[in-house]
Amino acid sequence: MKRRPECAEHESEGSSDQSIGRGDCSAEVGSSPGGLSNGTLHAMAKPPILTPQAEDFPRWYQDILTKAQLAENGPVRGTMVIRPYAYAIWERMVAEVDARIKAAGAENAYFPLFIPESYLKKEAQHVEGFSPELAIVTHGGGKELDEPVVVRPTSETVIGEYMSKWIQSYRDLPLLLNQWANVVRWELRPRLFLRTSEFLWQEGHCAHATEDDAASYAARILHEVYEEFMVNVLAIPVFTGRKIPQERFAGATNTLTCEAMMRDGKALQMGTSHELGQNFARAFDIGYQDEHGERQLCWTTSWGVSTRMMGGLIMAHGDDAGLRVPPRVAAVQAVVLVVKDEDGSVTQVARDLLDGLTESGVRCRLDAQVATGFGRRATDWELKGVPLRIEVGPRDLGEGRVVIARRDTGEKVPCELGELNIRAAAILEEMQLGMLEQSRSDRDARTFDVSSIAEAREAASTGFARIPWAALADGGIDQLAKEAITVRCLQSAEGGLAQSDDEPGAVALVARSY
RNA sequence: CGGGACGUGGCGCAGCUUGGUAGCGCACCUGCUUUGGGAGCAGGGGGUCGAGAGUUCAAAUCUCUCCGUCCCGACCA
Repeated sequence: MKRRPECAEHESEGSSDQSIGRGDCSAEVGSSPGGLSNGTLHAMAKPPILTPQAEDFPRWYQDILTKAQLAENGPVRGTMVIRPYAYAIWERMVAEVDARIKAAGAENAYFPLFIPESYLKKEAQHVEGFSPELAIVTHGGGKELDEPVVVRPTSETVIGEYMSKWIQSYRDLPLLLNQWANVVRWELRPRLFLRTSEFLWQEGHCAHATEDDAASYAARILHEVYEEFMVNVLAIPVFTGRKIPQERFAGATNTLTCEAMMRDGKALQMGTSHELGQNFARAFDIGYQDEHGERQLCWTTSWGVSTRMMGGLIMAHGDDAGLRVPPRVAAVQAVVLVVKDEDGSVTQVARDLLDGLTESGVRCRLDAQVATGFGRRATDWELKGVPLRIEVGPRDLGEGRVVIARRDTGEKVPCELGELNIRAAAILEEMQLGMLEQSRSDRDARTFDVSSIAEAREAASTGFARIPWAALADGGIDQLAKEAITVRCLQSAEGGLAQSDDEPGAVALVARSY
C-alpha cells in the first residue's frame, strides 16, 4: 500500500508558482513566469491569508468562507446566510443541474413548505428516520393549531398525496417531477454548506409503472444528471455506488450515491438517488389501472442535490490561496484588472476588453479600483477563485498586450490585445479539463485497494480504501466505525453500482466522511 | 445530546491570576503620496467585553445559570 505525504502536495510539485506572494510555500517562489514581479521573497514574511490546509483544514474552511465572502451563520442556530458571490455560483449550479434534469424528462413544479404532520406518519420508516430532525409549527394566526404542521424535511409525502390524485392510468406514467426548494432538518452539529438546518436543494419525485423502470430511472439520474454534472461542470470526480442498508434514505429500498474526496482525504456525499419501492405508493395510494384494467401500485423514486455541493466545491478545489472555481460553474470567469491608471486611458481599454470578452461569451467583471493597490486586489480575486485575471497596465498597453494570470496553476502569460478573446476562451476550456484531471489524480493517489480491516483503517487516515465487501462481513463495519470510518458505498467488482446488498464480489468504498 | 476548547469593535487577539469602568493588529472613513503581488504617512469612526443573575463602594476580570461557536463522538443531503 503506498503512501503519500500529507495534504496540499500538488502545490509543491512541478513548477507551479501559485505561491507567489504567499508565505505558505517555501520552494519555487521566485519563478514568476511573466517575470513581472520581484517582491516575492519579501512577501514570504507575511502571514498566510488563510490558515494553511495542512495545518488545520476545518479552520481553513472557516477562513475561506469568511474571507472570500461566501457565507456566514444566520441568527438562528444552524441557519445560513449565503452571500452574493457564493449564491451566484449556486445559481450556476442550479442552471446546469436544471437543464440536465429537464433533459432527463422531468418537469418542475412547486409544493408547499408546510406539511400536515399526519402525512409524515403514513410511512413508518420515513417518520422514524425524520422525526428527530423535524421542525414542527404548533401555532399560527395566534392560535394553537388543531394539527401541527411540519416544515418539510423532504417532500415525498406531500408530493405522494398529489401524485395519487394525478395518476389514474398507465398512460399517466411515468410521472417525472422535480422541485427546487428549501427544506429544514434540525441539525445537531451544523456546518456551513455541509450540514445546515435549512438548505436549498432540488428534489425529484417520480412514479413509474414497474420496478425496473424506477430502478433504471434512479440510476439514470445518478449518472446522467449528477455524475455528469459533478465531473464535467464542477470538475469533481465521484465514485458512484449503492448505500448499505444503515445509510439508506428513510423509506427507500435502495439508495445510490455520488461520493467525492475532499482535499483533506475525507468523503462528501454530493448527491443521492433513491428507489422507494412501493413504500410511498402504498402509503399514499399512488396507483394506476394497467392495460388490462387491473389496478396496480406505482414504484416511486426520489433524488436530490443540495447547497452541500458548494461545500464540496470549496473543499475539493480550494487551496491555501483561496477558492478555485472551475470555469463552467464560475459566476465570474475572468476579471479585467486595471493595474494602474493615471488619466483614465487604461480603464477605457479595460472596458473595451471587457466588452469584447462578454461578447465572446466569457462571464467577466471589471476591477478598476485603482485606489486600492494592485497586490491587494490580485490577492482578493485569488481568494475568490476567479479562473482568469486579466491584468491591464500602462506598461502592457505600451507593448500592445495584457497579462493573463490563471488561478489553477498561478501561471502568468502575456497576450496580444487582439488575441485576448480567443486565448481566454481556450485557457478556460483547458483549465476546466486540467482541474478535473488534477482532482482525479489527487483522488486516485489517495484511494487504496486493500484486503484487510487494518489496511483499510490505515488508508482511511489519509483517503479512501476499497475493500472486499466480504471482508467486512462480521463486525468489520463496527470496527471501522470506532475510527469514524464508514462505508460510503458498494460497487460491483467491475466498478459499477452494486446491484444488491450482498452482491458476490462487491467492493466497499470506506472513508472518513463529512 | 456526551467529551474538550473558546466567546472582548467586521476579522484576529491582549487584558482576567493580583476587580478601579477597554487596548492592539488588520479592516473601515478622510486627506496627501502611492499603485506590475497583501501600500505609506497623518487624522478619524466604531465595542453597555455573548446574555442574565449574584458578590462588591466598584466586575471584561470573581461565582452561578443560560446561549452561541469550534473540535471529537452519536445522526444526516
